[in-house]
Amino acid sequence: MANSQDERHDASATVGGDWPKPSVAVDAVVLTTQGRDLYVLVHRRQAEPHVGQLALPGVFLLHDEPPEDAVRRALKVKGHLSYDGPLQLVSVENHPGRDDPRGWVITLVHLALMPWWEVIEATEEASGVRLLGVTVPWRDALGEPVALHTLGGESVHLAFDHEYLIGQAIAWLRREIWRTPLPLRLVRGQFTLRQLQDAYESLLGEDLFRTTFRRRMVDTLGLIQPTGDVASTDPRRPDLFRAV
Amino acid sequence: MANSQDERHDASATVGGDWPKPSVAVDAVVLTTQGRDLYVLVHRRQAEPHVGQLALPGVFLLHDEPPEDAVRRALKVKGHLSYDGPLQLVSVENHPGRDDPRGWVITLVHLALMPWWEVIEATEEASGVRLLGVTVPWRDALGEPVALHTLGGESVHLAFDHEYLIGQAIAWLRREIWRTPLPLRLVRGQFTLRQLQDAYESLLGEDLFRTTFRRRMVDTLGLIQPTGDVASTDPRRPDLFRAV
DNA sequence: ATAATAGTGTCTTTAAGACACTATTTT
DNA sequence: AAAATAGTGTCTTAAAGACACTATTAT
Repeated sequence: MANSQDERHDASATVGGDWPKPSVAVDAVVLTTQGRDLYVLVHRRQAEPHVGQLALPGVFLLHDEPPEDAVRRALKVKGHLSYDGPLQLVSVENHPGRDDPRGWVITLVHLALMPWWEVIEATEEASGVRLLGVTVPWRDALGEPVALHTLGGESVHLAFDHEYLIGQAIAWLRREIWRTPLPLRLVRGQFTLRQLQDAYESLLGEDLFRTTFRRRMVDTLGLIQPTGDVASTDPRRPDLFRAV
Repeated sequence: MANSQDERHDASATVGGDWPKPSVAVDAVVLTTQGRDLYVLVHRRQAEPHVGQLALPGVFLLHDEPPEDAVRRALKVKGHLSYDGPLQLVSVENHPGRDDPRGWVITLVHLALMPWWEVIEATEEASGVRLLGVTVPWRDALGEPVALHTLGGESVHLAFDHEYLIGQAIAWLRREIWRTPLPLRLVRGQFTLRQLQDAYESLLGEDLFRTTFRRRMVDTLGLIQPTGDVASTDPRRPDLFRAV
């Protein structure tokens, strides 16, 4: 009887079969930081379900479309920004009852980090796109939902289970933060160590020791190097760094 | 025009829509060790495509079936063993042209580690199930295919891109090996440090320092503790340990 | 002058790398 | 006695944690 199930299953798995298949979606968690604050990009939905609610940019996969292409398409179409940086798959969400009336949906959750000014550009020229402040009400959890608020400070909720998906992305980032150069995407070009440390502290939700952070980034991990210049806008003339 | 694509997309995403969807499959990479050797569980396919070839146990998702349930079903149906231990999602494979004539298939690759004797039981009572020796021809790669051979030593190949999937699973395990208790699944019950170190070395494909390994497992990571007994079958009467 | 903070040096602690020595038991 | 190897102790090195001191500049 084990074999009968085997046969039935494989027999139905032919080209053009009409057996039930899940819809496969991608959602993009685009995080950005400003000082010590963490923000996520959302858009206002213009189609059912959950019309009018805020949600992460996401689309269903088109035929033979690689997931990463779909994520970039979602960012273009729903977030009004073109992103060609790295994308990190952080979670595959399935559990039925994900608050989605469109039936069986599997979501591939992707993470991208962008500098504040690049995201601001997109939100300024498109009305349905905005940033929400992120508060992480846990530490070291494997993935709990986060709390979101407008730039004005009012608490808001997203459609579907998207607050949970953001939690998954942040949990992944906190686990991997010292093994990935991804946070450097938040401070492109030249930057001071303080700016970079603020970005890391925003992602981690905790303070880092200044001297340890410098040693780790420059010596231990070797992710950045001084350019030789100093930031003339700052009274203390701190060293400027760049990636690699 | 961005919005038109948005609308068309969401409009088609209704229950019962007949737009193209991928088939979603799960494949199980079951690894086991014997001494310093690494083995993977495969079965001989009894249905198209690739009838008669060896392949990883895998099935397509049934309606609303969680991926982990599907993996356990694949192991039951194709591997003739019931596994209730942890399953680790290690990779989401998509790229078209995955040597699968059934069209657009996305595979969720899962990893499980089992003690040698438990796998042997399954292979002995089912004719289509067997173990293959694994040789990893790379180090620190993000995922290259592995080389496989029968217990007799002849080189063999698997259907689809399954040698690559095994490489993905091993690459994940090597990255995460000191941050997961998963390798302890290879030596359930009571075991000597040498047995456990052999298991770790099989997975890593490199030698570990005996004293460092003991310190790390017992003190630093605290994954195992001595039972107080010694193995009376071994001349040196080594200490016995158990997990946690 | 004072406050603020960047750069830098150093001491301590933790854990890994490397090695040596002893103990036990089979051959 | 010799071989093999488990248990254990110690020295060194790498990197993090913690702290202190100096330098610079706005106020």
